[in-house]
Amino acid sequence: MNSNIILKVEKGRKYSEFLDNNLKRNIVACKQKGILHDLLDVCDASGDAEFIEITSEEGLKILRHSTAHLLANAVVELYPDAKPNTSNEDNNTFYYDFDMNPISIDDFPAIEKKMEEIAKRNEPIEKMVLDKNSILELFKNNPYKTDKINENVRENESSSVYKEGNYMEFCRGPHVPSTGFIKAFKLLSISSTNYEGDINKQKMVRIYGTSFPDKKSLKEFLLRKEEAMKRDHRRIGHEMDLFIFDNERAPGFPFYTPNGAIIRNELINYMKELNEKNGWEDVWTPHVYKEIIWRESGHYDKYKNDMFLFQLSNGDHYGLKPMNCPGHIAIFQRDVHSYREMPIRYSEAGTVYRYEKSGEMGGLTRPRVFTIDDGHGFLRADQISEEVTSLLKMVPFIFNTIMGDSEISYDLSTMDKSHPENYLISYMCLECNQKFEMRAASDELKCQNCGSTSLKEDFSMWDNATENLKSALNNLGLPYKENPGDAAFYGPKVDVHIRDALDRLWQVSTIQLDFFMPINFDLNYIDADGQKIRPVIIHRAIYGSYERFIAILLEHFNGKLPAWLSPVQAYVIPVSENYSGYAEYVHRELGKNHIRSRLDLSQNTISKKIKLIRSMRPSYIIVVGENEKNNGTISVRNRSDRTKTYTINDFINNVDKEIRSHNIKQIF
RNA sequence: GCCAUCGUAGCUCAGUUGGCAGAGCAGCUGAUUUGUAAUCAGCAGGUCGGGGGAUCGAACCCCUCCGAUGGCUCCA
Repeated sequence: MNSNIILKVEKGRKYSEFLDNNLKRNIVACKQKGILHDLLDVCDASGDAEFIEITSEEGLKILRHSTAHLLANAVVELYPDAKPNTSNEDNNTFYYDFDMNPISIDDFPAIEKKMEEIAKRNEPIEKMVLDKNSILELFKNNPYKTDKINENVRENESSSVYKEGNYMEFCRGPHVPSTGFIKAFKLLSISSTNYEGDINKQKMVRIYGTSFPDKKSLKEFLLRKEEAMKRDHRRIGHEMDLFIFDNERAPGFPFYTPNGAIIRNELINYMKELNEKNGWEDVWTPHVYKEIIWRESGHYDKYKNDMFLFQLSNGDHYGLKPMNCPGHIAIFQRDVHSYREMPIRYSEAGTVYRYEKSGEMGGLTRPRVFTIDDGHGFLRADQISEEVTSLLKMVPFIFNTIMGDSEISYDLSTMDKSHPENYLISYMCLECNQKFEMRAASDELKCQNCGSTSLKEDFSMWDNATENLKSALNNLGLPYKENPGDAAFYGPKVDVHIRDALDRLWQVSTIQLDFFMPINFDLNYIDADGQKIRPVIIHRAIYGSYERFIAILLEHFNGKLPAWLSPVQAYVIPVSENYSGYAEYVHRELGKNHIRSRLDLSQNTISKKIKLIRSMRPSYIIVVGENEKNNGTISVRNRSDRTKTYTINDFINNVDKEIRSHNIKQIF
């Protein structure tokens, strides 16, 4: 997708001077030494420069950024009281926030028309470099812009302002050279937000839109969006009768119907198989615990408002588990462990309950109860690398098997050392030399032994854990992105994302190192010298949650799951009642051979039966009538609506192979 | 939790300025005996999300609670 062009540029000349007319049409900016420039900027050094094509990833981002400005330009022309705040672009779309009276999508045509008009004028988008005071003067009527200017520009420094006709924008750029580059855009939706995401601050109108270099790719994008809507797992789940929500009696809690339970169980069984192969032992832990365990683990402190906590009539406090680790830890604690037993790995399809706020729920992707393919490994420090490597090998194996060759990306989430208060870390007291662990804001920090406030942070555990994750990723040759500040409060982690058929990224697996839960629960094992040593805990989930993963699969496959996961693998329908007997025989034969079969003995015509059955997305629809009965065959219709005749045995053998090999391809 | 939109039969949805609650599909009964995306007819199905209010009169207007959707915030 990166079609950018490298050209030699000379210091003192404008970037645009190096482009011929042909190139000028498709080049929107220039990058030199990693810094993006407008085409009208003057080069400050001779050498190679990368000219950004409008169709490249960076080019599209610039186009969308400029389209957001075009939107703001149109909005202030139509609504002079509107005060633009900021824009952002991501994932094919952009948005712009305005302080203005609420509008609705009915107002979009007028705004789009105005944008169209400004685009047609082909206004140059000019950069002006001004000193801070002049910029503040320009935006004195817009408090959001003045905030931004004060945040980003130091006294006596200058910064850039872009001029587009009468419209001015405080912005770093770069931008497309003129509004004429903006040829295919559409406003998509509207929502409300608060200034700086703070609910106590000014309410804002957020307008979403998208922009493409040409009409054709815009149209394709809109079609894909529509397709994604049709593939919503809630809709498919309803059509295939997989799960329900009883909103009055259990909001946010999915119920699996018989069909849905089949998918869930197949996934659980498959994980069980892989866990066994990789040395993970199955355990089972309770769903309800006394509150004390959540205080020990530290979850209570941080998440008590998001937990289901309750009190019995005798005054005892209990809570539903929001995490499985304390349960696994309790099992680990049942006995003294030798260094020879390590690593000890417990896994469980562990169901957890979290009180998600009402507005945060959504189908199976964000329910209040979900089941994690959870695992906790208790390791010696010298076993970390090997264990992480073993898990990182499971990840592509599983997703490539289930979803076909999939694009998998890895993120390494590390701590942000400038905010130690967000993490549980070690401190050394400079007065009494006591080492202890805590998570606290700097003004609450004091030595647990002597009360001194002269403490030194010790990041060595974090650094060690992070290095282990990095080396495992590097050794397997997996490219990864580092996200400082995204670590869990107890340790760094690797998160895994997969891309689905509609080009969307989903977070699935997570592998987290934890040096602190062992401290909280005072865990240890006995080493060769008879000393007590702290183990390291590794938390892992490969699918993530079954609920979420089922949602991903349904949308990825449009409900047409691989046969091994299909609730209905064969749907048998007789041409008329006269062949019910043969249909029943076929159905029984399939069942005997562990193929999930259904039988339709209704009086509907065969066309109508197929019409109704299709929404169930069975792997195969089997039609039988006179011919089949006479020859002992079946007429099989696959998911691409092609039909083929098989003998019953042939079909069973082929489908059995398809199911057992977890094949994503059908037998024909 | 915040903002916006919404809640009518098992499902998908009509219901005009407030004036007798509708359709299609599914279900049941009967006729039809069907060859690959809807055969015909009949029957049944509802406290219009719950509660309160203004009105002669409310699915429709007002208040409130519950829930859903799209965003925001959050996501161990």
